[in-house]
Amino acid sequence: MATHGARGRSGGRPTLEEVAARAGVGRGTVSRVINGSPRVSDATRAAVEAAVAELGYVPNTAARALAANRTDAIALVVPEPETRFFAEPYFSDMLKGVGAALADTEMQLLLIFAGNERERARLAQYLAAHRVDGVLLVSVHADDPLPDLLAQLEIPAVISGPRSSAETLPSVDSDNYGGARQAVEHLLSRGRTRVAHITGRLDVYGAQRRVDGYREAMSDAGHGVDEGLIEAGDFTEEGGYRAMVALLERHSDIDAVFAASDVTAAGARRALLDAGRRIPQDVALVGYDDSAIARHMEPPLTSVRQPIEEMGRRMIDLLLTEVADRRPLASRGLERRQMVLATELVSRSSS
Amino acid sequence: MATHGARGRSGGRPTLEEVAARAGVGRGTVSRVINGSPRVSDATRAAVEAAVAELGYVPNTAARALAANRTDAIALVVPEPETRFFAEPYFSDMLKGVGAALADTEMQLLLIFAGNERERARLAQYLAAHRVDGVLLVSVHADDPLPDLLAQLEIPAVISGPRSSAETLPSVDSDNYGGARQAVEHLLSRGRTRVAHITGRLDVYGAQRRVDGYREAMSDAGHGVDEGLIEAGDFTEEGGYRAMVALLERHSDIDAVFAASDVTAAGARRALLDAGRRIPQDVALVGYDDSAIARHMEPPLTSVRQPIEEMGRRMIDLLLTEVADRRPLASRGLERRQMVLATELVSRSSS
DNA sequence: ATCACCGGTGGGAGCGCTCCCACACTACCT
DNA sequence: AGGTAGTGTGGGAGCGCTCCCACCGGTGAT
Repeated sequence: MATHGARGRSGGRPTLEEVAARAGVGRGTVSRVINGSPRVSDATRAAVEAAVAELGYVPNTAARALAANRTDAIALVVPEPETRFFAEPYFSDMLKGVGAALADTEMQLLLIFAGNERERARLAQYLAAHRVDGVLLVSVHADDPLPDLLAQLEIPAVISGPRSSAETLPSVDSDNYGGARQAVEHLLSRGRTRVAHITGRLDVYGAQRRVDGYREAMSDAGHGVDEGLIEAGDFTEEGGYRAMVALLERHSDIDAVFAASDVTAAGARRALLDAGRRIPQDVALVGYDDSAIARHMEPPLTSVRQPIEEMGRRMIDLLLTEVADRRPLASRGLERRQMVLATELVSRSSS
Repeated sequence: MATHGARGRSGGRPTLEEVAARAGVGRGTVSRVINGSPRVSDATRAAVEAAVAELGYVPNTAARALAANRTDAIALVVPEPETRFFAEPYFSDMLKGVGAALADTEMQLLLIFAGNERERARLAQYLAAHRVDGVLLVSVHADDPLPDLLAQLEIPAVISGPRSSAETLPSVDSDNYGGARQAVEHLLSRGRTRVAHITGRLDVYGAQRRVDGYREAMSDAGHGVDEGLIEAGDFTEEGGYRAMVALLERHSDIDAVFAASDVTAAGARRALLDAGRRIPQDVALVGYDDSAIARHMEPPLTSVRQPIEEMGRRMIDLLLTEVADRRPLASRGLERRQMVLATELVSRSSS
């Protein structure tokens, strides 16, 4: 495993040609074996595989990419907006799923940041150069031009979190609507009646769906939907704080809060404590994401967990199918290309 | 910016050849312009640049890689041990620095997971195929064979956190020794005298340095070093809990704890509360990393912040120099290739 | 016996670039 | 006048692969 046998001249890595010579076959045959073509006799295949092993042959990706016009690479594009988006477990968990799914393939993963204009211009170049076979899009805003660019360049892409109910790209999402319902129903089942909701950024489709879930859970339970119990947040702690202050001002009888994210819940918590409310005795609190913050909050925060790792895996599956089909847009069967994964309520002492 | 001018036949992307034809020059000249060679007259350069702009030419990376035998890509290898290592802000912050530094270059970033044996084998293949020009190594254990493999393959690499004081690879690290001193001196300056230390995994060099810092800060302050005040942890919450329990058992008069990580501090906190100690009234607590946990802990945790984003940036600088020099190992000047960055104490109410 | 066919194979062409040698053409020295 | 650099340029060779056409020999149908 350490030193290899004979090499080409000058210590370079062995080439297809050398493997062919060693195995006593032609270049084409070795190529067929390497690529798993069925049109090779068993004897020949064995000979070639032996030669490959002896020489420690590893295909040259650049040559392959050039000849075959594919790159065997996909890009994960991180818009990474203003904030340190991916300090969130959301990102790392997804990466874990992506990594796991990718481990089964020959694909490599490129991480591309598209936070500012400069990076976006660079990304556009990348894509124009078709340096990747497919693209994974995470946390894309409704008005982002990226998806259109990808469509135009005919590069397969999968989006996590559709931009709207009319999303045209294949997508993987968790059940925001259902997750919100779970949270609210949980609070109601604990005897709470005045349940408020602090939303996420409403230009994010998933945040809207959570509001929908909140609304319908409330009305289905026979509580009318009091619009005054809904206050817009923006997924930040500061936003959560402000929203909670506003809510308490309007309705001092709130006995439960469903926040659209754990960070938002952290802000709400501060506002509640500042107002002298106890959690959960006076006001129960539920967050969303089940991030590290939730576990370490005082009291530990009940939260809705999304199967993010699973989402990452599914995104890769979808994307690889897409890449294999090479029918980026026109492809039929979009019905099966939008998946929604179930969420799970993690109950802790804040509710 | 939308549609391009004339293209090659069949709608493919324009090639060097086509740009050359358009500009009325030879292939070589276009190549020179693209690569910023000075051996081109101003007039010719302008003509070529115009042609490039008109055609929307973007170099084909695969062809370039094949011809020039370089990839313009570097890999960030994530050992990702047992735990979700990179859910820590450590990882994301570093990534941010890496991304920022990379944005100024043509290099692309590959993310490679090497968590299990299968992934490591795949990584070895990658490296053997020289699919990257350089490697960024984060959180490598002392006995990891990866650095040796890289040295053998003569692939430039930079490591974050040297494996020992005799580290041979270029490295970027924060001042673990100094950071620990800061923490301990801070506690002592607050009038604490019985300062305990819960260590990190002692097979991690940085953890050892923190112990050194603790020891010397204590003895420099005239307190002897009571080995009974040091208890081994492993960077986990559970380890922190156990260590704290052990410490309290030995010394009930402990009035301060310096934990080797925030997560460890979280464990220690639980143990302290379980034992009926108040933070900070009875026992002051200081962590390390200044992660999200620190801010959201109750009470908020004083912690030592490492300039991780900066570290990411420096690692890239170092690596690119290394790659440019193409003198991976033998290169002189290792003195200047190991950098240590200062830490900063973030004081909160836990101390 | 003749022919079409097919599994299996070898190897030419060519992917788009960089490298480098050769060739102007211009100074500038003897 | 002949040499000798030096600057700018064109284009051949070749990087290591995949694609595909040609070919070989063995079957089964005619």
